[in-house]
This record gives sequence, structure tokens and C-alpha cells, in this order.
Amino acid sequence: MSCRVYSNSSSSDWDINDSAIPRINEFDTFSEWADGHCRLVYRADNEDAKRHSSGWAMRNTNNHNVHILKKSCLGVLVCSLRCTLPNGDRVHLRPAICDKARKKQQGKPCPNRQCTGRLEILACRGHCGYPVTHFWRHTDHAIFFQAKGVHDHPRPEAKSTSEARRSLGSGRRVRGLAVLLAKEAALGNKLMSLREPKRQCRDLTSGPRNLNPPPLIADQDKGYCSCPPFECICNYQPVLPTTLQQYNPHSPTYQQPQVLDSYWTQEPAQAQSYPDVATLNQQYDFTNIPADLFQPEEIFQLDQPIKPDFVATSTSDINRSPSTLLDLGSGTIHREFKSEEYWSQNITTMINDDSNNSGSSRFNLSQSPDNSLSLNNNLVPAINQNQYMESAKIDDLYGVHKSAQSYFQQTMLDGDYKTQPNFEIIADNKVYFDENMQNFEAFQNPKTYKPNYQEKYIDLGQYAEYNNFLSVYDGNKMNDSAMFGDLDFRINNCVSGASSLHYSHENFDLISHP
DNA sequence: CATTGCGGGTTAT
DNA sequence: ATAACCCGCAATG
Repeated sequence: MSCRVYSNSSSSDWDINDSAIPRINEFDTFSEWADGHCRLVYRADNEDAKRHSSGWAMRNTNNHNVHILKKSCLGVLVCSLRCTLPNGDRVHLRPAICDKARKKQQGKPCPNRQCTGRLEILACRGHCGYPVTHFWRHTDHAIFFQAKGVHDHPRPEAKSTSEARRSLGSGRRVRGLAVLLAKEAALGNKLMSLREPKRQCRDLTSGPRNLNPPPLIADQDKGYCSCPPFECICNYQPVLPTTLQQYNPHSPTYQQPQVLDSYWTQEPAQAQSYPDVATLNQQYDFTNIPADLFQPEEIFQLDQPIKPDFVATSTSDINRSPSTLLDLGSGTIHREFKSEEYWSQNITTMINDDSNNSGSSRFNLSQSPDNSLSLNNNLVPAINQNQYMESAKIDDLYGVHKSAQSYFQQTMLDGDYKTQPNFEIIADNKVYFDENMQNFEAFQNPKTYKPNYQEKYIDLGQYAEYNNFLSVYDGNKMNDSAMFGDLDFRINNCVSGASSLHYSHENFDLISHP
């Protein structure tokens, strides 16, 4: 699935912006759910790579560089009430890529027939407070992919699922699709639930930050009804499953959203039950709210960087934290993170960095004693948020954690995750050859190579197939080995100054053609 | 109609 | 200069 230490290609070191890119002779299999700071190299004829596709909802972003396609993550569509579907799962739909279509998605009724909530965007802020970005760069013989940031939200439904529903018109009535979705979502749920805070980075210059982003706009008095005009169904006060930590994908209690049969079929709605209801979140009192507060212009837009100045309010404002509504028109966030309700509000140390910057994230990250090592699963942080956690479940998860850690250590001890490839030097519009007769590609805007980050990923997806997961999940029992198989483990040493350099200019035949 | 990519533009750092 | 984003356009399916 995502990034890997043992990636065929990422054994080399390169940055998408480099003028010199290693010549890659081994390629990665396409990673639909690439996450974290990672670099992959695909065959030039890889159809998915050629389409620049991703499971994440990525929209094109103009970086004014015709040679590198940049995309940024749109997050995920979730229910404004964070409702729990009858089977205990959550809603996580795929945001439309085009702004217009996405606006229309926002405010639509929650697909959960028993829920009065509305769909809203949970923005991605996994890259220093900004959306995760993907970069694509084509050469004659390879397609280079680089991702920056760690998605701090659930996976949306896969593109294929979204497309299938659209092509089926009122897809919510299709039972077969529902099953498909449920399976896929369930799989994603489980994978996400095992994801650990991925960043173990420390900004040495500024020190550890509490990066839990607070509401940008205090919002106690901004209760609203997101019902579309003429469709308001707010005369009903739902009992809300608003135990916020349930939406922390890194909490052992977290369960990924899932689309239900009841959503997709015409079957009568069964009585909704909220087995883990604890408190009613007054934020979602829709009783006396006009129906016209959901202005299209207020819906969806800019992903504001999170200012560390705000963090002080994060913990105490949990229950009042408004939802995130990004304004497509103005680029402002009108209502801030309900995402805080998804994730932990107990962030002690947030470490989020990329190759060039330190930054913020909504992740609740556990600080590893060793800054250079972090297990990328979801099992560590049982921090003040497990009131609803069954002890047995905790035990299970920690069992997985331990086995995963064991594997990780074993793997890293092998120490063969890195090889030194030939390098593919890319300068502008000319072809060069190194002494090994490697073909070099043309590239504009050569830049000085900046070996300023070091990261390694282990993707265990190669050890367990998707179908294995599915079948395991179908049995309603995820055993540890299966879970373990698709975990991402990664080491991120994001300390720029402290990172050992993998190479120097001596390793490159840098050619600059300004 | 949505997706995708392109590119001119703005704003902020 | 760089990065993030807005917006319109065109090609495509």
C-alpha cells in the first residue's frame, strides 16, 4: 500500500524537485493509498501512475512548474454529527474533485438514514497544517511520485467506489454496491485503526510543539442547520454518539467510517442505536436553526495553516469545537475543526515535519524515546481517551503492536534497505549520460540538491494481500497477522540538521542549465 | 456532468 | 523566491 522502506525504488534518495534524480531500475507497485512522506517510482507505462490517481481525493494544484504535477488532498466527507451507523461504523465519503461538485456535496443529508446530520468536509491538514501534497514527475522511463505529509483524516471511499455510485445514479439504493462499499470501508477502517501517528519528528529549532489545531473561529454561537433548503429535518434532536475520541483513528477505540447497507438500500430504517452514547454534544442542536445558513460560499476552501498560537484552547474547547467548513470562495475556514473531535484532544507532543519544514498536525503523536524510530500503527496512544475501550480489545491491539514492533526491529536490523543506484540527472531539456551510459533526462529549473531529510518506510502490504484482509474481515475477525500485514511502518528522522546525509554532491553528476 | 491538467493570477511568508 | 490557493479554460470520458 503506501510507503516502504523496502520500496524497490525508494532505496535511493531523491527529491521530486531535484535537478538530479537517481536512475531507477526497479519500480514500485502502484500505491493507491500512499501516505506519509514517501517517494515511489513507477514504470512509465503504469496506468495508475499515468493517471496520477490516488485513493485520497487529490485535486490539482498549480505549482507553476510544468514538469511537476502537484496535487493537494481534499480530505474526506464526513457526517456533521459524526454519527455512528447502525453497524457501528462511520461515514467517510469521497469529496468531489471539482469545486462546484464538492460544494454540492456539502450539506447533503448524511447517508445514514437514521441520522439528521449533514455531510461536511473534514479537511486534510496533514502537512504542516496544510493538505497533504502529492507530486508527480514523468521521465522517459519512469514516473516519480512523492508525497508530503501524513493524512490526518480517515480515508475517503475509493475512487472506484465513488465512481461506481455516481454511475449508478442513486447509488444509495444499490444493495450490491453497498456490500462492496461495506467491505472496502471496513478494510480501510481496520487499516486506519492500526495506523499510528506517523510522525516522529522533532523540530530542533523551535522545539516540540503542541500542534493540536484549535478552532480558528470560536463557534459556540454558530449553531447552524446544514439541511438544504426545503429539506430541513431538524425537528429532531438526535442522540449523538459524540464521544469524540471515537473519531481518533489512532485511538484503539476508533473505527473507520463505513457505508452501510441501510444507506444503499431501500430497506426500512431500523431503529438507530448508539451503543456508545455518552453525552450529547450541544453543538449539534439543530432544533432552532434556520435552513439558510449553509452558504455555498462558506463551504469549502482554503486550508489554513494552523497557527501554534491557537493551540492553548484546543483541549478545553473540545466540546465546542465547530466543524470545518472551508470556504471555496474566500479561502477561509468558517468553522473550525470538528476534526478535533475525530482525533485526540490530548496531544502532548505533535511532531509533523516534511522534507523541508516542521509543521503541525492533528495527530496525537506519542513521542518515541528514539527520535528516529516510529512505528506507524495506531496502537500506541491510549492516552486518556479510552473510557469506552474494552480491555479485551486493547489487549488485542497491543498484541498486534508488539508483533509489529518486533518485525520492524528485525527488519531494520537487516540493514539492507538502502542501495545506491545510478543517478538520473535531470537538467533542462537536454539528455545527458553518465559514465555508466545511463540515460539522463531533461528537466527545467535545476536546483541544488538538498539532502535535508531522511526517511525510510516499511510497507508490509507486500506481505498480505488485500483479499486476505477482506476475507479476514469478512470473518469478522481480524487476526494479528493479517492486521500486521498491511501496516505501514516507517522511520522518519525529520531533524534536518541531525539527519545523516545519505549522499553528497559527489554522488551526483549535477548539471545545471539555468 | 465530473475529472483532469494547464496556466495566469493573487496573497503571504 | 517559494508556497498555497483561486479561477477559468479545455480536453476527456
